[in-house]
Amino acid sequence: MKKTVFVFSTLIICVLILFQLGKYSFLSGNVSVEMIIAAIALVFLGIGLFINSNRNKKLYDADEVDLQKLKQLGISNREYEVLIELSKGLSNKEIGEKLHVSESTIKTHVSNLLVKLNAKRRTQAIQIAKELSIIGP
Amino acid sequence: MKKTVFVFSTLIICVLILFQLGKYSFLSGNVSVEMIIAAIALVFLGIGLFINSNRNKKLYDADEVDLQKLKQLGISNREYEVLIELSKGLSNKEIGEKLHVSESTIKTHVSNLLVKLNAKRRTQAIQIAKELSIIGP
DNA sequence: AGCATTTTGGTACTTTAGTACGAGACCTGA
DNA sequence: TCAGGTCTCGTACTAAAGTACCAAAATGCT
Repeated sequence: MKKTVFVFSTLIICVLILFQLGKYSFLSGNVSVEMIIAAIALVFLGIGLFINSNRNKKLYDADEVDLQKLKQLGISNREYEVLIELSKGLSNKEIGEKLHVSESTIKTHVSNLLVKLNAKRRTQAIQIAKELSIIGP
Repeated sequence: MKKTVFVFSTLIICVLILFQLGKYSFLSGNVSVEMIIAAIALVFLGIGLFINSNRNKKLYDADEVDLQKLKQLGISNREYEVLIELSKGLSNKEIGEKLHVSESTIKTHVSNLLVKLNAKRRTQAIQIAKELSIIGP
């Protein structure tokens, strides 16, 4: 909801600025009408793109909610990385290759994750992590 | 987030209308220009939204899209039930108990699911199924 | 520097998961 | 009635996953 307010405010401000500029240029007669219209069109095209791109980019309010819950659960950075790859359906071996460590290390991390998430299997861990909103859907 | 976008658009329209009314009371000569600017802004906002919304069509209209995709993939009813429980993090044994069949049966179903979903592991199957929107997040 | 935590990795083991067959029971439409 | 699909279950096997325990580096903090 923080972001919602931010986006809303930004949009309103943009509208205000555009109208102010529009008025000023009409009064002074320096800028052509075509330029103003083009600028407005471009800005709103950008706003439209921005809103939707944000919607689709799993905006996990990341650095606020995530880190808090991770610390509460005692999940370390590396463990979180493993959890992310885990949720993508990768095997221990594949995660190891992706993070440039051995499969043994991943097994250790996963085992710790299961304890900290109170899960019995990795599939359950994924489910729990999603319910806790510490990983995206 | 769809609602958020809608609300934003509505709010912007309201702002534009307010400006329009404010100026109409003072300078009746500028009205048509303001209207044109507002219209252009809205049109391009819509275009921006449209461009991105077309790209990311993950609309799960559930009961229609689901069944269609299931048939396309050749996933049977029972297999779908198994998939649901699978995504909840249950083991084969637990799923068997829940659906009142043996673990062997579940293994068969899961194996078939992996082929039909083109997955190597159950975790990957979950991920793919969610991307296809045949199971909820 | 010193202590705590994290990260890494190994061995040895048990438990699930998954594959590859085969096969009987049950519906359903032609 | 019969073919085709689904659902069921089994055996035997291989491959992952997970547990338990240990221990050396690396890192972070005071």
